[in-house]
Amino acid sequence: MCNHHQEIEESTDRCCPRGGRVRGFMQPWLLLLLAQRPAHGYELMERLSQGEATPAADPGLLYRTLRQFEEEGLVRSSWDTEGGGPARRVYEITAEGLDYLHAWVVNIRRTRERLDRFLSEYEAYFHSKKGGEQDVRTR
Amino acid sequence: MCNHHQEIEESTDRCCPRGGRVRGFMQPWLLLLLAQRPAHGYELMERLSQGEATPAADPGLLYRTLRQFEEEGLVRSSWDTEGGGPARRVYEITAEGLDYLHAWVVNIRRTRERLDRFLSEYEAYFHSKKGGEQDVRTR
DNA sequence: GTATAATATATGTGAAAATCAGATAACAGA
DNA sequence: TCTGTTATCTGATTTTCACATATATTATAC
Repeated sequence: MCNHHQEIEESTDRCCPRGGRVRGFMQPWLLLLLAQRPAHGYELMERLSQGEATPAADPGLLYRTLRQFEEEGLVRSSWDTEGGGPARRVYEITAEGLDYLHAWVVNIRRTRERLDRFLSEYEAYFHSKKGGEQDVRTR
Repeated sequence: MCNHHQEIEESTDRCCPRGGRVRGFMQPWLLLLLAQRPAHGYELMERLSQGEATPAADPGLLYRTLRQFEEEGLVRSSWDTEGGGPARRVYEITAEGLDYLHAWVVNIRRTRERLDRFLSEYEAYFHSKKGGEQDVRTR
């Protein structure tokens, strides 16, 4: 069972990126998971949601993303009618998709560096000046 | 001189998040910069773009974001007509804005953990299986 | 003096990305 | 037969962002 549309327990109070998801991050995950082994959408959804990697991906976005990848030649698909349950569309990554994934990782590393730079700057300010005593008039 | 609209030399080939910017990341930066000291939009733009923190922020987005912050009570502004050049709207962060920033940082730390998890998974796969020899038929 | 560059703020628009909500269908077991 | 699980997909709306452009003021270069 893959409980999407579940309630978000850590509502983050009211702040920041909606739902606590990392934005624009489903795409590289999908390519990586498919690089590991071919899979169908539903399985990808479960693998994405497990381990707290991403909090319950939206199926609509996931399936649309896979179709889009196929249009772009990053993955290719075939129907699997064997086994119980409804037919499933099994995706596998292409050579082009692998290239794309590798290029993406370069970007993600750069992104992490920027995150670190932000957090350093934040800590430098709020830890050196204990509590940040720059005068903020609460008036 | 603050050369926005500059050409992006590292075009990342054709891949990934548009323009190489980190998505949804201007907002916490603005709050942090304003926590350090009050400033007007143009100055914030320069501080954002320097040090490669963010590659040349879009002024449109920046000014809109500041106005939105003001609506939400995260910052407050006043006009500064002193000194040369056109009048500038000087923003300072509010107590609520500081709270918001701190909450945001919690999220950003979580985001970084997720990035790391992704990169670990990627490296685990592509470094153990040298070159990832999972059979990808190039056909 | 006037044209140009730099400073500074702002809006209008459109594409892409993401959310929310539901429709559809096959099969399994009670 | 009715419900639950597996599985895929679409439609509507909202949000986000990038790009282009408009505007005004002052400084300086010619």
